[in-house]
Amino acid sequence: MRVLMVEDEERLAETVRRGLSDAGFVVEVVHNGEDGLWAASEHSYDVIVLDIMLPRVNGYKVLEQLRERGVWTPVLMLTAKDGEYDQTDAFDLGADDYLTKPFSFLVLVARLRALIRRGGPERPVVLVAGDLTLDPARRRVERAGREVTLTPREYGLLEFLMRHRGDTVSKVEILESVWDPAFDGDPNVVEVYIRYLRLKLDAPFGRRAIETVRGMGYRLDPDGG
Amino acid sequence: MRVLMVEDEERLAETVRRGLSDAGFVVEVVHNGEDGLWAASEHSYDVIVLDIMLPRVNGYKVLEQLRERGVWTPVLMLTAKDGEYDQTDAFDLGADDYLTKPFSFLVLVARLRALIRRGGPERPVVLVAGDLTLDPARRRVERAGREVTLTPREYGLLEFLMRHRGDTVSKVEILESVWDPAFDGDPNVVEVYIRYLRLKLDAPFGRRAIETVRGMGYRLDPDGG
DNA sequence: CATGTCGCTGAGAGGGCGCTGAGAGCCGTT
DNA sequence: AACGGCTCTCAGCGCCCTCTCAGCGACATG
Repeated sequence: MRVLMVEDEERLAETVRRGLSDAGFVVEVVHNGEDGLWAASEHSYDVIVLDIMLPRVNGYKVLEQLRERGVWTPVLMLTAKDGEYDQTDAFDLGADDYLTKPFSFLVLVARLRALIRRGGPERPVVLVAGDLTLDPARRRVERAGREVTLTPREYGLLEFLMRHRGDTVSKVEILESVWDPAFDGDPNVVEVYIRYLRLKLDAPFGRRAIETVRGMGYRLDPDGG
Repeated sequence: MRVLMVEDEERLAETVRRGLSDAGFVVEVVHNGEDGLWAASEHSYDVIVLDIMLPRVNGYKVLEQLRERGVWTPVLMLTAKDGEYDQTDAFDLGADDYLTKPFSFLVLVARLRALIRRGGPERPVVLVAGDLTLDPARRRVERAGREVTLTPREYGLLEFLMRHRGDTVSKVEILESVWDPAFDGDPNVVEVYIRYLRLKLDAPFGRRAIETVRGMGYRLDPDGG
């Protein structure tokens, strides 16, 4: 069982890491939200232990970003008793369980096992918009039954649009979710990648799935064009 | 915090009522849609828990009626897992959140708190005026079920009018809110854009939603013309 | 009916936004 | 070292949106 632990307090992290290893888990530890986000997006874990108070990107944001990106790994949050965020917030954000610091190590292991057994929150199996389908698990995109090959960036953009299909999303929103929360380049990249998607998705099929909402952003047609 | 619960299963209703009371809510329970509609219209609540399957008037209709009457209290819907209405429907109808039965009581409390915190009565999910609807999140405008495409300026103007529907708003007020507080051009722009809206919203449908109040300003008919 | 005011309308200039093609930088592969 | 794929930048272009303006019509006064 693979566990990702996102925790900035080095001593605590090391103690827990050892304990979990002894309990049979394969543990990876990162020390800030940014690394946590990256690791959780890039690799596959059975469960994530996420501290709320983190440098750079806080646990709050990490979880939000993960769900946005379609990462449905169960998350157990660590909250400080007197912290600015309380238990309610952890659940609000879609955390699957939480523990208040200081916590018993035995309880942590028990909760992790429970989370793994129970599985993640209900995740959408495939995203659909008209004759356009995207399977996050297999990372496959099809239009009208024919597979379309996308680069990672193109895929990320399309997945984001499909998770918000029908909504108008601004270029800045897209940049923050598909590129990087700290991206500060030219929003024109989005236009360029929208074009790439259109060339691959729309042009060969004579239909337009991605609409431009001038002055606002883009919108994926729920009916697939 | 005042909660109205519309739920016909007596035992479930009683259990939840007790729990919410313990959690510090003031709870009122009614057992059918008709009573729910009446209570929600007559009294003021911070949030409404609304079952979909109800005797007499179903939750579906109750919500529709409430929004029609201008009651924008946040609503959390309870849906049966295998019911004829699914999650999509709940959101489509303007529900602010939903839970599938059976649900965790802790999650219910968390969601209610989240709703109360984030959604005030002044921020409806969808703006409605007769057969005219505007969805700020999706940036979508419909009249009589048909989508109408608006430019950013037109959209901003219509949103302002809809948020003040029934009120007469002066051109200066409009300029300050929709254009720029420091705008110093000719108020005639407003007339021009009112015209654009009428061409797109009224002309094709043979009805007049936006009235001119000579010497005063404009007024959006609450009944949509 | 005459007059002035207010709102409506059609046309048009200007600018901003999004689209596009080309290419540079980077990385992994051969 | 050479190549190809991916990402991102850049600058030019075209169109749509925005706003102005002037003439006209409608409505409230005397």
